[in-house]
Amino acid sequence: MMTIGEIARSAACKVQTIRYYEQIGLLAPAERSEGNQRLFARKDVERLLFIRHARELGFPIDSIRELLSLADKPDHSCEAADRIAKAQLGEVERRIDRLTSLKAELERMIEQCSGGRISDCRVIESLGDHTDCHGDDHLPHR
Amino acid sequence: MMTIGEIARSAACKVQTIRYYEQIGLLAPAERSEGNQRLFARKDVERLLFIRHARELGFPIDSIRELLSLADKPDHSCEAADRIAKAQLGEVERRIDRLTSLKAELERMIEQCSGGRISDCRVIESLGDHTDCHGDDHLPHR
DNA sequence: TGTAGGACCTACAGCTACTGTAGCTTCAAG
DNA sequence: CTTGAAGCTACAGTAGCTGTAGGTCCTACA
Repeated sequence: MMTIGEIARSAACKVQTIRYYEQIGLLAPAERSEGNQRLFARKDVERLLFIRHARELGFPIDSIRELLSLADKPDHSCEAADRIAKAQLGEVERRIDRLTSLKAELERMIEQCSGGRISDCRVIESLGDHTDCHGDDHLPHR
Repeated sequence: MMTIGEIARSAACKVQTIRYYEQIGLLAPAERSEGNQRLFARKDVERLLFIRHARELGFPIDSIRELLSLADKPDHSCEAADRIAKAQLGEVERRIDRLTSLKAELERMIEQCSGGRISDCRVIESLGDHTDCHGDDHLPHR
C-alpha cells in the first residue's frame, strides 16, 4: 500500500487532485490507516494513470467516468468507448480548426503593424472592427 | 442612447456579460436613466465590439485591459500592442501543436479499435498506459 | 387607466477542473 | 523527544462567464 504522496508521484499528479477525484467519485474512497491517512493499492495507481492519461487527451471528467465504467465491463461491446473517443477526436479537430483561423487573423494583424504610433497601429485597429476578418468562424453575427 | 438589451444585440453578446464587464472594470460604469437602467452611447458599443473581438481571438481579459488602455493613447508607440498580439499568437500556436499531437494519438487509438469487446478494446487499453504514446507532450514523466 | 409581459435591476450560485491556503494532526528520522 | 515533512479537512480562488431568484420598470394594448 502507498500513501497519497507516493501515488501522486507515480501518476505525476498533485496530492490535492487525487483527493478531488475521490471527492467527485472518480476514485473510490481510499482505505485509511490507523492514523486516518489514505492508503492506495496497485490498482488505484492504474486507475489514476488511466484518468490522468484521459485528461491529458482532453477527455472531460464525465467522459472519463463513462470510460472507467466501460473498462470494468470486459465483455461488453466497445462501441460506446469508440463513440466517446470519436466524439473527443471531433472536439479536438474543431478546436484545431478554430485556432488555425484565429492564428491566421493574428498573423495578419501583426504583419500589417508598421511599428509606428498607436493611432496607426493595425493591431489596435483590427480589434476595433470586424471588416478585416477573413475566416469568419468567430464572427458574432451572421 | 441605447439600453443594455440593444447594445447586447449590436455586439452579439449577452446582457449579463456586459454587466460583468462593467463589474470587472472593462467597461466604465454606464450612465443610468431615471428608472436606474443603464444607458449606452455609440462609443460604448465600439468599446464592447473591441472587447468581444479580442475575446474571440482568445486574448485574456488582462491583455484586453492593456490593449484598451493602449488604444486610448494614440501617440504612444504600438510596440506594446504588438508584443501582446505576438504573445497571443505564440499561445495559439502552442495550443495548435498540442492539439495536433492529441489528435494523432486519438486517431491511433480509434484506428486500432477492432469493434469487438471491451477486453480487446484498444481505446480503453491505450488509456490505461502510456507506452503507446508517440507524441509525448502530454506525458507526465520523462 | 389598468394590466400584462417583456426587459431591466441586484445579488448570488454554479460551471470546469483543479489549485492554493489555513489550521490542525500524524509520521518518521535523528 | 523533538522537529519537520507529509497528511488531514474545509474552504476560497482561478477564468470568464452563465443562470437564477426575487424584485422593479417600461410600454403597448384594451
